[in-house]
Amino acid sequence: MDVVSPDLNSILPDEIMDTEAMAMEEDPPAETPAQSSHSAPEPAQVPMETEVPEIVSLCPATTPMQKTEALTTLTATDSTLCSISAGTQLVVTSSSSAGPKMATGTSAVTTTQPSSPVVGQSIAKLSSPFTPTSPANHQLIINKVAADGKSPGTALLKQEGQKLLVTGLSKMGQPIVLALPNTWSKPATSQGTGVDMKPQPTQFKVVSAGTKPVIGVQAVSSANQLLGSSSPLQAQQLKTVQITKKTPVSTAGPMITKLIITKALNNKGLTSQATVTPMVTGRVLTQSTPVTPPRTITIGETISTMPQSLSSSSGSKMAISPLKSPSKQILTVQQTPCTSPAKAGSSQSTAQTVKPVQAVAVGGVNTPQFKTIIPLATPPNVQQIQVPGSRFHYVRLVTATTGNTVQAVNTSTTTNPSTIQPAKPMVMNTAAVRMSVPIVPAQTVKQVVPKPMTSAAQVMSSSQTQQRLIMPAAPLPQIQPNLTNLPPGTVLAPAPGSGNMGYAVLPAQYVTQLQQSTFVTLASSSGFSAPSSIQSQARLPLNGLSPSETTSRPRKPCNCTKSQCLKLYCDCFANGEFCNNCNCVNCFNNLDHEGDRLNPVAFKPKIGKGKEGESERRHSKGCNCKKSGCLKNYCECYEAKIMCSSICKCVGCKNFEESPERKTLMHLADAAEVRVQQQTAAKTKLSSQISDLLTRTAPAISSSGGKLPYTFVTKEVAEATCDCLLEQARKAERCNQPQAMAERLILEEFGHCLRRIISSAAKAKTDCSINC
DNA sequence: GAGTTTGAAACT
DNA sequence: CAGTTTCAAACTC
Repeated sequence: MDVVSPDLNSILPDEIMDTEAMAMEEDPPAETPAQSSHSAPEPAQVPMETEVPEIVSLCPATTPMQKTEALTTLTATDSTLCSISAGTQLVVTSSSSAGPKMATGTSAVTTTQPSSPVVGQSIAKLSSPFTPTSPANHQLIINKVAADGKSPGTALLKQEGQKLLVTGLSKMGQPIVLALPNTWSKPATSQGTGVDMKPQPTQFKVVSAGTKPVIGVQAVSSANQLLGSSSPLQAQQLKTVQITKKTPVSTAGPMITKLIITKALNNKGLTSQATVTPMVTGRVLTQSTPVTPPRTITIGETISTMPQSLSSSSGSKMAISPLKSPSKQILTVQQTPCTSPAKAGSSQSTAQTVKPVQAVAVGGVNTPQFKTIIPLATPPNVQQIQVPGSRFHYVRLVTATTGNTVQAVNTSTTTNPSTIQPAKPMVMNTAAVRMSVPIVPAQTVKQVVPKPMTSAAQVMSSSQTQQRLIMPAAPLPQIQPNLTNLPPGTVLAPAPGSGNMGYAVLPAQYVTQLQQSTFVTLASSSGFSAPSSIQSQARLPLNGLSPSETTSRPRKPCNCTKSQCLKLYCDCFANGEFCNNCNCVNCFNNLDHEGDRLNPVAFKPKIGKGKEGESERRHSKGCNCKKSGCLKNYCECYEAKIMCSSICKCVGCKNFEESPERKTLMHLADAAEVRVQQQTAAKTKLSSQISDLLTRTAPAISSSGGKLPYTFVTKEVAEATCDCLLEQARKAERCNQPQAMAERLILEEFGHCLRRIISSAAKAKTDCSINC
């Protein structure tokens, strides 16, 4: 059985099979890895984009439904093909067999050419039957396959922005983070690293050759579908630009990291303009020391799709978004330091621990630059996977056991157990994450038995106890919905005979909670360095909304009664989410009725990119308000915090740039927000002060300081003191003492009581010091 | 919380 | 495409 039948190419959606772009752009032979300037044909008109600002996307400037293929290394003997979202399939292949040509103990790094052994192997692997014993070099392929409905399983995939976040492990346990921009479509200008940024549908492959510490990231033109073909020629057909990095250093073993991008992504939906120039491509942002080298290679370009001076001074309606500029695409790859590709072949690299690093890529031409911070500090046991079209982040919970020779979670070689690191995240974030997903309390995960897999189903050969991301090993329509529509908190139990591994698929919102609480119990390895990683990730600006805007607005539960939550009336359904903790009646928006949830149109984002000359964000259809003046949440434009555009059919619209009403509302809203922030800050400060006070006043007994514990003034002590004082008052009264004398007696008694309290405290302190 | 208003979605 | 109905959220009281 083949991993993917060759005919899958024929059913690839346009977003993937952007043959137009591909035709325009002849695949450069691998001999020109660093080739950069391929102008992709740019659509005259930009289609409405997905939900706005996508931070990171694999596919450049593609339409919201950009198809992305990611190939990452995984576990040895793992072969998995998994359809992740509409038209997206994850193909995970990996084998423990070392690449024959890469197998030398010392890494000879090779600047891999498309026809080079590495690529050839990769292709061979892909074409090879999808079996656990596949000789493939630890490869994980995320292959996007048809979303046109021809592939039954892919029909479910939501077309809203590609949200693909793939985490994998390099063999060396090095976290590799790939964040490919959504708008990354411009002909890449290879800079230094020689990354070819070609706008085309792509497969991204992160290849780790068997025992060789070679990690390759390849973007393979979808036209050159590797799957189903074993011909080495295809390798040559790849437009490949490779970044071969080798970390000179350690004895642990040579480490070569190659970034191969053979084809840029689909440029559909790209609003590339003549004035737009590619921004940064293949730039190495940071390089660290060889010892702990978090290396960040940013491959990305920020393309200005819109003139920024669109705001008209006239009173006419202008679709100018008052919001922040959407983020631009960024590809960030953490790698081990590499002195130079030329030296790569001779130096050795070590298994390196990548420190949590924030890769900040700032780019942009003609537009305000938008910074995207991609936190890389993910607990080694958590691998994040974001499924395109899905608004959930999925994480793989890995019980990594260092030292094991065969680590399913570790890519690359199995020959050197000592080099195996706990699971490190490799993240491919391909699209915006809708931050409006409800941050619900951690709930008990539901144990379900995964649907039976076909012969192509993944095979986990490891006998270790691991929790791993479940990935269909074949384009299994019946499994795909599970991946794309799994409700939050779903845990897929291992199938019978698959060992004692568990499969956990969790929305990202649970990750933080897991990190803070239960996750600790799930993770066996140390290295919880950055609980903020995922949180930070969640802070990535999405949909044009600031992190605070997105995170602070969890989705409200719906109250649908008649629509069965299967129509766009249902906000949950409209956002591609399962109903969770809703008040709906007769809800079908759940896993049990996933078949009924098929409604590709439903998931078409309402907010997308506008045409040239208009705001970058606008309603795809325009509103039709008549009475609200588009200044209430009835208006979808206003609700989305965007201004009405020319396509709106609203009457009496006041939601435009120069509208005084809108300005007033915005001003009020800002003022309210400021108040909220101030209140929050005040509360925080007060809480901090209280905490500090308690800390300082609490158990001073054990301390060497002279403070006495306030806890000595217990209720009983206070009552006794009061009794004493009252008694003095009564005594003065009985003796007909004047009030002044009575007060004096009371005060003296109070002083006496106080001295006794202090004395008792001091005595207790002394006793404690002696006894302790 | 009930009732009203509103506009998108669905339907014809 | 236009008009109508249905629906659920937003809003008001």
